[in-house]
Amino acid sequence: MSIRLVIADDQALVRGALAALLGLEADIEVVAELGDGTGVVAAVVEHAADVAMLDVEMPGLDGISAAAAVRRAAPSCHVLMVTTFGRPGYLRRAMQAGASGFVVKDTPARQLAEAVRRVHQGLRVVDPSLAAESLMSGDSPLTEREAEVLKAASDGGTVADISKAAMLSEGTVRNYLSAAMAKTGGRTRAEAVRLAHENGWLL
Amino acid sequence: MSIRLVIADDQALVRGALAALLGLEADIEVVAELGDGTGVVAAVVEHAADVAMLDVEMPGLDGISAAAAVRRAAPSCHVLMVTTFGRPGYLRRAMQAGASGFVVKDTPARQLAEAVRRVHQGLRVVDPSLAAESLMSGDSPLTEREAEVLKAASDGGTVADISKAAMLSEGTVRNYLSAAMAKTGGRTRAEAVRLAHENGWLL
DNA sequence: TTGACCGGATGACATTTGTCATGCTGAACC
DNA sequence: GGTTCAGCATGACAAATGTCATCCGGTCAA
Repeated sequence: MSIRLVIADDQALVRGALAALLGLEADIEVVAELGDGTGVVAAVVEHAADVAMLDVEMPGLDGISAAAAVRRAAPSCHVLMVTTFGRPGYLRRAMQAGASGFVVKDTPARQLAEAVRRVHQGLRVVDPSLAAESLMSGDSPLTEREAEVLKAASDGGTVADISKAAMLSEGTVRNYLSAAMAKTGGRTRAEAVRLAHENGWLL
Repeated sequence: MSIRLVIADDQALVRGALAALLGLEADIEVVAELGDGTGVVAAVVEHAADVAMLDVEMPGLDGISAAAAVRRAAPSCHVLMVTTFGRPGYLRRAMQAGASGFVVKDTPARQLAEAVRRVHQGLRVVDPSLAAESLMSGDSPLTEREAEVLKAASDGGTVADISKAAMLSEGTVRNYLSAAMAKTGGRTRAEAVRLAHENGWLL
């Protein structure tokens, strides 16, 4: 009885490579490939998938939200997150969302297949290089509003734009940005955005 | 006589997928795979490569600089640029650096092989979806110094930091940033950085 | 109950940033 | 030659940003 696998990744080439590599394994069967997060739950249900392999960064529904949705809709399907960059914060968030495993994309093919098998068995799989970093950086120090405002600032808009979008006074927005800057260690809002993003505190 | 191909891409999975897909073609032989741009010229010379397939965004030496270096050191080797995102500005810059072709990564495998063949024959290959955009956005409107200062600002430092790094007065730095904001259409320096980056005007 | 504490929210104030007018150099073009 | 224009460079000034003290409502422990 082979493992029924659903793969979602927005880069077609990577998706194809993953499907091809894992499809070669005798005990793994790729039953669906998706280019974004929106159809993941439907595909998992339709194909009675055992494992869903999801990219963190995807258009539509992001991988972490998709992971949570899959766990809710199909508890028997385990989730393995795959990502390009090892943003430490993502790991913890993914685990909290119900993911069983977390690996970076350039893991050797053999180990990827092994990760799929372990996840299928209900074991947890974490890329060792990420685990150490994750413990270092820990949880996001940002409060909900701080993260929200910082995210709204990430496309470079002015305080006026952000305050309108978030229904807050400009002073409040400045204060949140100030707090976010202090917590990230950045000296400007742009630096704070970059640092928070690198730590996976935004999504 | 098969086409001798060198592949350079920092994402191991993509690199492997490209090598595997193109290696299947009867008339293409992958003679070297690199994870960054620094060793490209040496690899091209050593293996007497006919075509070099380079990612634009790589650690070490970026793809466009690497393309120029290859053309200088081995004029008989044609360069095919491959990129994840279709930043319009990259296309023109790559062509000016001597590249013969430019395609996005999720082009179907069959077309990638065809692109390699065309480039090998000395023909030019441009992803059609990019060509239109490229003509729209045209050349970078930024002057050398403007781009330099904007790039220095891209990690979120203050004007004081930038002025020290660029050996300019703070007023001058502000002026360049102001000009860059006007030319990109951004209302803050952060937005200008983002827009310039999206257009491929920074590298 | 009280007090301590945290997250949310706000306005006043100093600092930084963005805009503008100006001067300078060198290349291109009558 | 002279003139025109683009890019480089700078400082003065107005506008936006970042900092700070403060207040409010809820939660948790003593």
